[in-house]
Amino acid sequence: MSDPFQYDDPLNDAVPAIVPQGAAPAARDYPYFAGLNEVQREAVETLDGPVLVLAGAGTGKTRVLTTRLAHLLMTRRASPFQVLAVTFTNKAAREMRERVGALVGAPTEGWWMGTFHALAARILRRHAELVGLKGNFTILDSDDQIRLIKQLLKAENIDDKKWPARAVLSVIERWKDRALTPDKLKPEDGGDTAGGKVVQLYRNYQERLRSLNACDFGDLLLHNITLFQQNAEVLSDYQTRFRYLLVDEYQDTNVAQYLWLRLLAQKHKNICCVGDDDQSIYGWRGAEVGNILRFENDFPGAKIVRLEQNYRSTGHILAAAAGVISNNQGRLGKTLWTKSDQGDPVKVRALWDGEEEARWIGEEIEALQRAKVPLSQIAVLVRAGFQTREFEERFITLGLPYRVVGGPRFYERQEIRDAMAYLRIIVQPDDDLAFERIINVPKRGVGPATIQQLYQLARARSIPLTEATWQLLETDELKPKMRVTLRNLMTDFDRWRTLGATTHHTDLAQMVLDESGYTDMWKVDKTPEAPGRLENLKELVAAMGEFENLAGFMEHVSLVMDNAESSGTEMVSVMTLHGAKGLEFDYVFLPGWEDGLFPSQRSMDDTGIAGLEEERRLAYVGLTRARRRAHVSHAANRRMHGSWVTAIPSRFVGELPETDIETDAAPGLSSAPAPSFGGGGFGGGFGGGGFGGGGFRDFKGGGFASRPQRQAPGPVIEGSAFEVAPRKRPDQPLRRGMRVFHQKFGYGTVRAVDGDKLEIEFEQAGVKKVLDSFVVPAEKAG
DNA sequence: CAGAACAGGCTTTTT
DNA sequence: GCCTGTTCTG
Repeated sequence: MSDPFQYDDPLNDAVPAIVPQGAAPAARDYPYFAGLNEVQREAVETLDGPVLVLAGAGTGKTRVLTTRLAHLLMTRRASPFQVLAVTFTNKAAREMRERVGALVGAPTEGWWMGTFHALAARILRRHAELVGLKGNFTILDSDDQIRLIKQLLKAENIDDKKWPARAVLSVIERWKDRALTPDKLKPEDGGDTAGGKVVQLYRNYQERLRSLNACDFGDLLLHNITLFQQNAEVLSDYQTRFRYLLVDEYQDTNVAQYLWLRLLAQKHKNICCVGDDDQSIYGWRGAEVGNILRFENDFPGAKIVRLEQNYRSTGHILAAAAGVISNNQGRLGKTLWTKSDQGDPVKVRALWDGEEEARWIGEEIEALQRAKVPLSQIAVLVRAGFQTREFEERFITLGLPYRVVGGPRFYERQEIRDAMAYLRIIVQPDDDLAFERIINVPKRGVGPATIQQLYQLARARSIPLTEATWQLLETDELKPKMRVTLRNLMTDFDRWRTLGATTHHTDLAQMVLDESGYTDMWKVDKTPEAPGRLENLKELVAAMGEFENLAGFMEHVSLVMDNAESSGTEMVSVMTLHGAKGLEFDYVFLPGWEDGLFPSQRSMDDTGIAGLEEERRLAYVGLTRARRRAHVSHAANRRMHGSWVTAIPSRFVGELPETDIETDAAPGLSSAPAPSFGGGGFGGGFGGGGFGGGGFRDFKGGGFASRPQRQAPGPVIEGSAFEVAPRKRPDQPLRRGMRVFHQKFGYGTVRAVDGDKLEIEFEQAGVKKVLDSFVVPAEKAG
């Protein structure tokens, strides 16, 4: 490991188990069993064989998971390095780490606890060569993915207006979720997306990733599966190692994750999955509720434990949630119960429009505030991100402290991605996407024309962009000014790379940001967000200190790092229902329960009944976040995308059991929910009727970009009127004396040949050094 | 090549 | 109604 950037991740087999020596005490003596109920205890103590813990909302799922893990270690069933504990979010992983660490009283470094992606990456780094990657492969962010797809679309002459890169990427990602590599697909499996060429695009995409020595998130899992399937010894090693597997949020696993788990669990078969089919809300992201529904078939002899005692909510809230969710088919079925009081009924409020709704919620929150309820115990949970705006505006007017949870992740910020791109090129010069990203950031006068030129050469020679740049610098292809600019940049990169061997990576990063002019770019910038960006850059550099090397840090940024948790100030939380999963608040506001908005029209259009049921689970998740009181509201009129829309109350409003709610309508409004027939009590024949209550239907036409669009088959024009496609190396070697044509310099005669470099006397431009890739024999140029 | 002016288009988003 | 991405002009 002489390479300072090499990712270093030793298996910690040498580390002794932390468990106490001597005979294990009797189970009942373990202090962590105190306070577990009978069923929870069963879930913790059933250590061998497959176990499915169906954990309803608020039933102590995390407690069971962490106690079980602690118990495995304390009874010395396994060393910490023989247990694989998987979560979906970094937050969940962190929480588990902290709680288990506290229970067993030991540091948890190096344990196999983490997200699917982080753990898969850890494995993949060690065996990258076996799937055609190098150990220092880059993990792409979504920006890179889109940019790559756009390039591929262009290369295939597909109109990216008609087939947006986003949509193509999403098709590819859904395949990856299902562990479908290109070789498992037939060309027609892509339907008519991207002119029927998606499968080809997928194949190109994967090829390109390999040549970039890069992976996307889906690949981390997929390459693991390939690795295991093609290398029996490697698989066997991990199967032997992981004597116990623990999986959180099993209802959210996709097929690839399921296959990964199944491969790993095969030997010892001690897999414990915890989840709740009623809280599966990520189907649109490839999650398969089927995984949890089929658990008993997949893992024969599985024991099923149902956690049904709810410790969170009041009776009315639980009953309301149960009433809604009971409308779903195909559930495993659980009956939540509680020892707590009935509490307040769920308040259902009808309002005139979104503004009034925000005003009303503001008032309610102020009333709670007067009653000394901490603002941190209040949340507004919306269906879609754009709904937060209304509340922000209102809360600002009221001077009510709030925070919008969720925004862009730390590493998704522009300045972080740019900074990371610089570092990526240092670690991995083959990273064309990173290079392209920062070649003109800060502005160096390198425009699309120059970049195109670099690409042309890189493709013709199958070399990375950095290499192509070096080669072009040897010639007269570039204008002198550009040559100086690029030479400086390239020399800088070489210097930084060399310095990396001797300089601490924190200092190196600071140096790169300063010397590249990147920091100055934001210092000079007068937009209001510039100071914040500089702040973020500082934070980025500061965060590096905790890592052993640059590669380890970069792994952290792309897989783990999330937004800094809010400060300690008391604030109301505003977030999406998706973002609220796993959280709880005393008082929860659920605005916008209108057909078309929630349930979302798009969801129902795209996936029909399944989509509707997922929306219903979302309603269930929302209601069960509340400990003391839940407020549901809906507006009769809502402004969406600029125009006004008449809305009818959500059908979910009607599914709330009457005995558990208290309805209250603003004057002249009714809370009659969306029936199968339109007309919820307020005027207007817009929206609604005829479409089974799709209130917003009229206004959403044409917004189905991700669905295969139907269109008349038309002639496909191959190629383009202009020669933009990369030219191949000349079929016949260019010789001295030959007359040639060059795009920029025109006609000329070859005076000398030096490998791929030519010296040509041009008729107009005089003597220039050019690369053979840029010239064609004159007779073919006509 | 870079800033300004316009047109289109839109859920949810753990990694 | 706002943000993105493209096209026009200096």
